[in-house]
Amino acid sequence: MTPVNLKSLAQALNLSIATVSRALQDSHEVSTQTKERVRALAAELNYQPNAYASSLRRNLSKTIGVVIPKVANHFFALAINGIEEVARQSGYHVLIYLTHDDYEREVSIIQHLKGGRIDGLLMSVASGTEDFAHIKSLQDSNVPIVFFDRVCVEVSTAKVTTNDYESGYQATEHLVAAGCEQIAHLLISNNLSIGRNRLQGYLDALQAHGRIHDPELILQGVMDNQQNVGLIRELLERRPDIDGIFASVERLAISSYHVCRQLGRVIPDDIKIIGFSNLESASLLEPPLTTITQPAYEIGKEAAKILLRGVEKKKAILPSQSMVLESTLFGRESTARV
Amino acid sequence: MTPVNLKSLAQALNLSIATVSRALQDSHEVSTQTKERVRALAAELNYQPNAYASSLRRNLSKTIGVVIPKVANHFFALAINGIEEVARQSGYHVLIYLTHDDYEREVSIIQHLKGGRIDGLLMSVASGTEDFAHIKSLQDSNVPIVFFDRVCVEVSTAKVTTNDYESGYQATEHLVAAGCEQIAHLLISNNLSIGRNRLQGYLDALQAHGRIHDPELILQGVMDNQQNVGLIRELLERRPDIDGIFASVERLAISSYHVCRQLGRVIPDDIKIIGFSNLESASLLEPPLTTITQPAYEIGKEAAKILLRGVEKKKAILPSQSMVLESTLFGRESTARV
DNA sequence: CTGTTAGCGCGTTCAC
DNA sequence: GTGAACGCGCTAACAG
Repeated sequence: MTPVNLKSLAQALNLSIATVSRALQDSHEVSTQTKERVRALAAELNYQPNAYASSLRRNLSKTIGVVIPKVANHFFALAINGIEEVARQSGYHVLIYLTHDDYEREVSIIQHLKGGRIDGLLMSVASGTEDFAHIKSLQDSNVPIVFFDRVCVEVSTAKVTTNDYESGYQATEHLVAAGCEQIAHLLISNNLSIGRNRLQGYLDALQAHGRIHDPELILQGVMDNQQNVGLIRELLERRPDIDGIFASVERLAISSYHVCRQLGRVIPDDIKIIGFSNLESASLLEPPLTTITQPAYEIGKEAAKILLRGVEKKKAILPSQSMVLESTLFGRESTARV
Repeated sequence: MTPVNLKSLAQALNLSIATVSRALQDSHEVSTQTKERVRALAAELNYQPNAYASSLRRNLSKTIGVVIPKVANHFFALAINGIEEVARQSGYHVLIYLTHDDYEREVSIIQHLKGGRIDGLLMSVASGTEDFAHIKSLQDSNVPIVFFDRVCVEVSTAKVTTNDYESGYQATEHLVAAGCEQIAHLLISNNLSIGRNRLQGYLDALQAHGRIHDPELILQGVMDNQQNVGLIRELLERRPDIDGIFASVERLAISSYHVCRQLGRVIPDDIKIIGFSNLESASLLEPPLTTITQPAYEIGKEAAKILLRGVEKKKAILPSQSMVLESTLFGRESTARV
């Protein structure tokens, strides 16, 4: 089977490669008539330009990368939908990479991305990442980056986040208002910006309501969820006075719910739980889990838009283009924009 | 800033481009000494080969495509994890495309993929797809394809599925054994192989237990979930004798749960629900939702393995390489391999 | 062991 | 309006 490329098209039409190329790009300097001829044959033979040859020549790949911890998490799943949507509309392709929250893997991925494979990168950093040289180095090789959700404050570029501090504050206030005396806070990693902000909201809300800060009530989870269940269980057994839990991530909220059931603690009479989550089924739980829900799909879309704008203009993306979207609190009796 | 490519490396080292290229590929025909020199400089300058130039030359992109309906569904999210894992281990990149179950979009995506961008494709067809010319045409341009979950029987290649018929049968038997008299079946599209197989399992199980087939009990859902809720509600109101629901997909199971609550039907006393789902939180519902869970992560891994094996060997992938994995039934009191 | 040469398919000069 | 020629960065065949 003969390959269908510019050369073969040109031969079949008795034209030069250059003319065919121009015709397909709708160049002004080619007669309408030949344009038609070329297009007709191209359509008939199902011609598709070789993406790599084109990328090589134009030094532009029409591809963006997405680096996230994992996708088996409703937030990222929804975000990808938004990203793909925007990318597709602009004719971009989407490469996906998972770090599994592993620093080494993140570095290796970023390293590979320096081969000109992508025109821009959307990223949510791994929870273990503390050194950002690899990210800066990618940026230095002219690959624009936009962070979303788990941002990296040390790198100067646009970031799309939610109002983590405010929602952490409000989540805590929600529990205080519901009468909780001892509110535990569960987070996954405290070198993650989102974790820090939510924690700070928690701390400030407690202080604002005259509670003294009890470090024992703050539990940092680990990667393995089975272990987290154990840790939460220990905490609740050691401190039976805990009557409120604010979970900073979905998994910990679900695990808390689970542990409370195991221990026979009645929700919400004995203990109240509120957690960040994008799980639709959370509202089906009985009692429903009170959640802080991030607009994941919109975050993906906005991040992609900012990135593509920067890519097309070939201009550096500035921190001033950052966006903060609002989370929503879905409670048993209330739904509120945070 | 001077570009760091083979040429610049060669100049700096007083070597030819070819030698540098060979050295970096650890070719046998280059002295250990020069290899060292080359590698040292490459590492220092952070050289990364241009992926597109390489792909163009070798006619090989080290990239696979994944085309799925959407990712905001636990099954596909988990499958992607498996795919990415296998791909990464073999040095492959993963391009992702979402069809949103839209035929036109699927055709357009497949069309674009013919530009040599990918070495192979993993695919779960859109529920609206009835014509497979676009898929066959891609296959004709030498792009190996492996289907997973939502396969396309008309195309000759390997398929990775779960035992849909058997689990549909068992799910139905589960409800029969639990004493249900009128069992409704909810499915999303009956031109999808998985839907058909699950439905057939349902029908055969009913027949085996001497039940007469009542077409009114079979409800075909639509794309919009809000509408599905309405449809399910109507069905349950029209047929209050329904005391069992077997939902073929996650969303319909969740929606059923929702509607039953709205209508004040008590689960599982009045009505029992069983559904295909990969939602971990399903077990937290009270009462827990009985689910048939597909090994999504493994399906992704196996499909990717078969595809990459074919890609590396540059040989056509045969239907005989297909795999059928087993789903698991998670019930209130039992957990069983189907 | 190393260098020279010739493309991969495409887009862009520069001629005519 | 069209064609010839060059080069993007890299790999592979052929010399020496």
